[in-house]
Amino acid sequence: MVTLADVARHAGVSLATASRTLHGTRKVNEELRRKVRLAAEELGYEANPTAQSLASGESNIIGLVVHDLVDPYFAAVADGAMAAADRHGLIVTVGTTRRDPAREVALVAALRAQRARAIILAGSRSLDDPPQLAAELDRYRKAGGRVALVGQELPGLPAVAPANRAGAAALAGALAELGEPRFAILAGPPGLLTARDRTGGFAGELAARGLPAPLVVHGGFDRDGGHEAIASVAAAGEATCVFAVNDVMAVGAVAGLRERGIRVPEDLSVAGFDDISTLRDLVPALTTVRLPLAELGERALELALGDGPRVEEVAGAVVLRASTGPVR
Amino acid sequence: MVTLADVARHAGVSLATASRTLHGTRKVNEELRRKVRLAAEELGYEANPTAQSLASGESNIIGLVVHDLVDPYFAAVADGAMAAADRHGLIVTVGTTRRDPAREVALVAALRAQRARAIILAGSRSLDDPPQLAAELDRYRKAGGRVALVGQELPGLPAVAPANRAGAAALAGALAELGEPRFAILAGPPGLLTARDRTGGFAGELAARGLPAPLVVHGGFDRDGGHEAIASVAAAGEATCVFAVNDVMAVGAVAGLRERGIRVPEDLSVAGFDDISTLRDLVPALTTVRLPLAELGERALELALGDGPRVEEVAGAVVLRASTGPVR
DNA sequence: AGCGGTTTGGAAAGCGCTTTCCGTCCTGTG
DNA sequence: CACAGGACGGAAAGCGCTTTCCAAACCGCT
Repeated sequence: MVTLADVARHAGVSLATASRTLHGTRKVNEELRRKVRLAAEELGYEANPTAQSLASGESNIIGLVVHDLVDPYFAAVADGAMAAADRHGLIVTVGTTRRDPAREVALVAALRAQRARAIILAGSRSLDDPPQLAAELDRYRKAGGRVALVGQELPGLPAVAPANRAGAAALAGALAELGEPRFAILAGPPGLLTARDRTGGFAGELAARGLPAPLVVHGGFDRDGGHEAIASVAAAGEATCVFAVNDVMAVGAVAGLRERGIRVPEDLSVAGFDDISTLRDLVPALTTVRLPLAELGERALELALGDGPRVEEVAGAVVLRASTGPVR
Repeated sequence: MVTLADVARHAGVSLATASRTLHGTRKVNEELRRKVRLAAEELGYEANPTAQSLASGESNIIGLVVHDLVDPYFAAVADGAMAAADRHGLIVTVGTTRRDPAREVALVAALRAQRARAIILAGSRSLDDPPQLAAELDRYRKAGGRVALVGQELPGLPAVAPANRAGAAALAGALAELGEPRFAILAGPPGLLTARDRTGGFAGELAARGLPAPLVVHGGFDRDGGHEAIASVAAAGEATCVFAVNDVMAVGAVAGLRERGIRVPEDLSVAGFDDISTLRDLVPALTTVRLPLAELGERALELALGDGPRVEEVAGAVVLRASTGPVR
């Protein structure tokens, strides 16, 4: 392995000059710079980031924490964050919590130990988040780490937050305009903030329009959660339209309905949230609220790198498709 | 930040003893060990991986290189690899090539500079892979790095390779048994080895059975590739059954057929490869060859960590579903 | 010519660990 | 009882960089 010392020797200059040339930290005589660059080139020198990190006290590593990489939502966010990191010459390490809050805390701790330059937390916050998470994040920030959240804000931290309430409300409005009279909501886990906001926004708009309160069924935030929860809705047999708080759940719901011989949208309309692109070829195509997922990731990274606890709100756009069909 | 020196001082022992206690590198008196551990506990010591890596010359970082994290195939493989890495206490950094061979080379180079413990290359190899890739991998291995490939072997390197030929052949056999008379293959990019193997395996089995040679249409390896390529098949109007060399392409094909009013499987059967779980709720459900995706990732990691250029073959299982319907 | 002030190169002190090397002490043996 | 040999603690030498801190050189000025 070629070290900087080799380069310096080869160029006939000091270690300091070599380092300064390669970084532009301080002015270096043009002649010497030329020599250093030539030497580096000839020897095929490549800096050792580990040593750089140790010496300078800061790494070029970004920590990205997601719940589940197989969930296309997180995959898309991660993809965006990685693209942005790439532009900054930063490296991304990904950790998955598998929806275990304790693991999330452990990941943040590990990233702090690693001296990660910044941490992006993309799992959405929950009412029953352990207090250790906030404590651990605090510790990390005190040590100079930067943090940004995706999908849900936390007091005092930068975040890029989709307009969950507004998006869900707009969706409810659009569906009401379509003439749907009775709604149900597959609301996900009771404590999950994103799920709560979407449920609340949707229900709020219905109330504002004087429509009957929706049937709210809780369950998992994933495909199987939607698949299970839809059972209650089907059993009640009241609703004409179901809103699942995310697309993946909506897919599970549609599958559950199909198993019961309930047609979508003829017998029951279904809408989701997120507009996952992998799911766009589903039939019937899902009515949903489009979120610029990759952009969420990108902006979170920029936010983490920048300063100030800014919260950026990202709007969603209602997209009406076949799953909510024409009015009955 | 608490350093090991702090711990040693607090415990009244030397740096060496502290280090040895925490690592079990050498026998240390029980009494001293107790003191060290206590001191570490009291001070809330956490090792600095950067320093460890610099001093020992090896990091706890695994580099995972994929083409596209949003593609559920890669997401699943990545997930498996990360789970396995987690068990080993290793950290995973993910890089996406965006299907650009040059970026792949650059990523490997960056990971070598980072002194990554191992690199897992999950993008499948292509005939037009730049020779620099092999060179760069070689350099990395010479520097003590370990490599494992997923999905496609490369001479001299450990790999976990799905039985693409055998799987595709088995699928062809199953479809032939169903009575399909005329086939087409959405074969992906001409140079991509995985695509070639699957195409070859499928066509080979047809030939072995004395069936007419399939119409082979090349195109992209993703959803849009399948969507475009199916146009030619539809135009020819010959085939009764289309084999797309991966599920994502098959989904694109199904979408393309739907746009043309061609029913699946009534008018044309469609089969894929991989058995992507995110797509399981698609209608009609896709006939495919199931691959244990997460397991591929896990085994690749173990392979990279172990030694010897072993190549592990992973079998696929034909899964007949509605997209190939009953025989016509 | 003499002097403060500014550049700019180099020596060297770390960054926080691991690991070699050395010395001491303890053991068992002839 | 002397001595070879094994255990085990500590000093210290790095790992490959960055970044002070110094010193030399040079500037413009009185």
